[in-house]
Amino acid sequence: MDVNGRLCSSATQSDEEMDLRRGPWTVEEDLILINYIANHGEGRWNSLARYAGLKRTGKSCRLRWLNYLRPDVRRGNITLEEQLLILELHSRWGNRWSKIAQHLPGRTDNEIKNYWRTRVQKHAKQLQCDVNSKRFKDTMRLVWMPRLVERIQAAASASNNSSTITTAQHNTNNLPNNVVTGQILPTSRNEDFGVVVAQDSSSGAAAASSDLFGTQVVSPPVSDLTTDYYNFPATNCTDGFQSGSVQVSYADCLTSPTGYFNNGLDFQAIDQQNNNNVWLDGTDVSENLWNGDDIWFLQQ
DNA sequence: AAGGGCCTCAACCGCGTGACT
DNA sequence: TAGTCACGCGGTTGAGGCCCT
Repeated sequence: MDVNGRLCSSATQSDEEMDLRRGPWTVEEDLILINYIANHGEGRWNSLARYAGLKRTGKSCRLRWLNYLRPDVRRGNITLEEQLLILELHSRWGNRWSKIAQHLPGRTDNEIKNYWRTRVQKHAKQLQCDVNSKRFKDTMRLVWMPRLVERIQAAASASNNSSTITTAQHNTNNLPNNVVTGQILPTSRNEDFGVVVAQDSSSGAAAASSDLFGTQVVSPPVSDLTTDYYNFPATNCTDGFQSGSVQVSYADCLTSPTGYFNNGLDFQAIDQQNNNNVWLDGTDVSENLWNGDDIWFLQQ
């Protein structure tokens, strides 16, 4: 049993004896921790907690620092690009949250894990299939991820030509035989929602869009796509990412992990009902849209 | 306005592993 | 080699906020 286990094995007694605090951190505690680390650095968390005068376990201090107080922690919604990367990396590594987090600068394993559980697993449940099942993984890989790509490209188009509403074109070259792109989304939806640019040309603000499953997301400028998240140094791409140069293009990165995505991949876009995800009749379009298509796919 | 249900996410827990003695 | 300590990871929990009725 390790130190934590030992603490836990007599947690009540130890906590009472040492007057250890649990639960949410106060501002004062945060400041103490920040100041202590600023002066002494990280590490040796148990002694750090003791010397800093925090009535917390070292474990608690470490978690608070790494997941919340660290200056480079990236706050805010998971972007479309990050969603895609999470799906992609999870398909390869499973629940290796810390490993996945290493490829999402500023995101913590805890945050990614929470995202997966609250968003992805929820939809697996709605589809009545296990999140680890082949069916769900196929749906993710062949339906959801292409849609994300498509939406990201739509956002890119929007930023490049913000006054134009573009209709994305199919590229069926590398699709499996059993996937018919024309059926991924019913035509009527395409006609109605084609690729609807979420970004307002006059505002220059980040595009507000729904995430993969319809949750509202504020996407960063599209430049993030090829500069931040896929700008892996070659040495960091030893596990499958193709990185012939330091600057890895988005499409290039999509090519290698599953071998599925290809350059120029361009599916029909899904809706970008940018403000409230409300379909024309007032129902929640995102849930219906995804579930309908996903059910369709699962039936194939 | 109230309350009940749902969702999110910060925090905790248990366990595995590596370093050190 | 065994015991101890420290750290990190993945799973789980629960408080609080939000939404719907």
